[in-house]
Amino acid sequence: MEQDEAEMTEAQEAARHASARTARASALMQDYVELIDDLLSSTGEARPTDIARRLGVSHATAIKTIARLKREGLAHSKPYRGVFLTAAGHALANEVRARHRVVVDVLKALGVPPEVAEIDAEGIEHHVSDATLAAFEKFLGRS
Amino acid sequence: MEQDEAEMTEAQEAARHASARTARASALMQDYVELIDDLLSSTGEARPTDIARRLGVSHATAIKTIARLKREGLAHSKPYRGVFLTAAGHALANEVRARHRVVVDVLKALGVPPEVAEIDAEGIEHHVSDATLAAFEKFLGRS
DNA sequence: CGCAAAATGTAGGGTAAGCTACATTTTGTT
DNA sequence: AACAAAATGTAGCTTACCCTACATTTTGCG
Ligand SMILES: [Mn+2]
Ligand SMILES: [Mn+2]
Ligand SMILES: [Mn+2]
Ligand SMILES: [Mn+2]
Repeated sequence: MEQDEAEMTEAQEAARHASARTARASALMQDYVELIDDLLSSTGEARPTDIARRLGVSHATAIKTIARLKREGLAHSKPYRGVFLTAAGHALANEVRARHRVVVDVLKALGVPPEVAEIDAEGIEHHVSDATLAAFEKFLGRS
Repeated sequence: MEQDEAEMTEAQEAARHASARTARASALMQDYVELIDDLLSSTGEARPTDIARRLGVSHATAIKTIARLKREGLAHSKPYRGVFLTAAGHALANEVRARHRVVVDVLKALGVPPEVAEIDAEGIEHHVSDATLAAFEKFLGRS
């Protein structure tokens, strides 16, 4: 019996790490759609150069990642014409933005300095499950 | 002046994403040293097969990552003889384990179900800065 | 001991994400 | 309109991390 439990724990541990790997793999897509949506809202256009600068990567890297966004049905664009989000991309951006805000607010509520909260949230947000998000919202009194 | 502020915000945003990328890059090393330290403590040896199984990856992948640990001065091993941690590796393992526990405890304190807390913490832990860790500890009343 | 099973290691391949360098197109300013 | 600057796109390279398949070594047992 302890053997079964030990095996379960081992499998659960493996599953935990697998979850973390999956979250890590989608983190980049999430940050891109959130940023593109921000740019579209605030300036009406999302240009590769601006995206690259805001993410701190080269424009070549941004263009390649945008190609992946398109492949995954989250964005579309014509050469030299800026990037736009599909309905799926826009929906994802909204989810991601909400999560980002809740994470920042929880960190600040726990006494983390605002600038630090922003920095840490940028990574943490991608690992917050729906259940944890719900708990966070409840904790913040927005249930 | 608003121009300067806008530029600063842009640079800060880029720095934020750069931080997240750095954390992502060291996440794997952290999980490995923590696990290796656990195995050494509990069973006296850390074999590639066990590491692989507990992480949910193939043993070939584990062996290659162990090679990286060695390259980075965190571990050492002789062929067919199991893996050991250097002083640096051991120190990192202790830091990482402490962080892991604090994150889990904070999540649980916020009402996240224990199993979910374990899953999410596996990813979140790598993005918790020292300042945030300190805030978490204070919040838990272990200041 | 000797052999089979388990563990370990190696080879080779795929995708993702980053970079620099260079080519092309568009934009903006005389 | 012409030219320079900016933006965009392409090519080619690197590193990380995952895999399967196969080779080798060690371990455990009859
Ligand atoms: Mn992020
Ligand atoms: Mn974000
Ligand atoms: Mn982890
Ligand atoms: Mn951990």
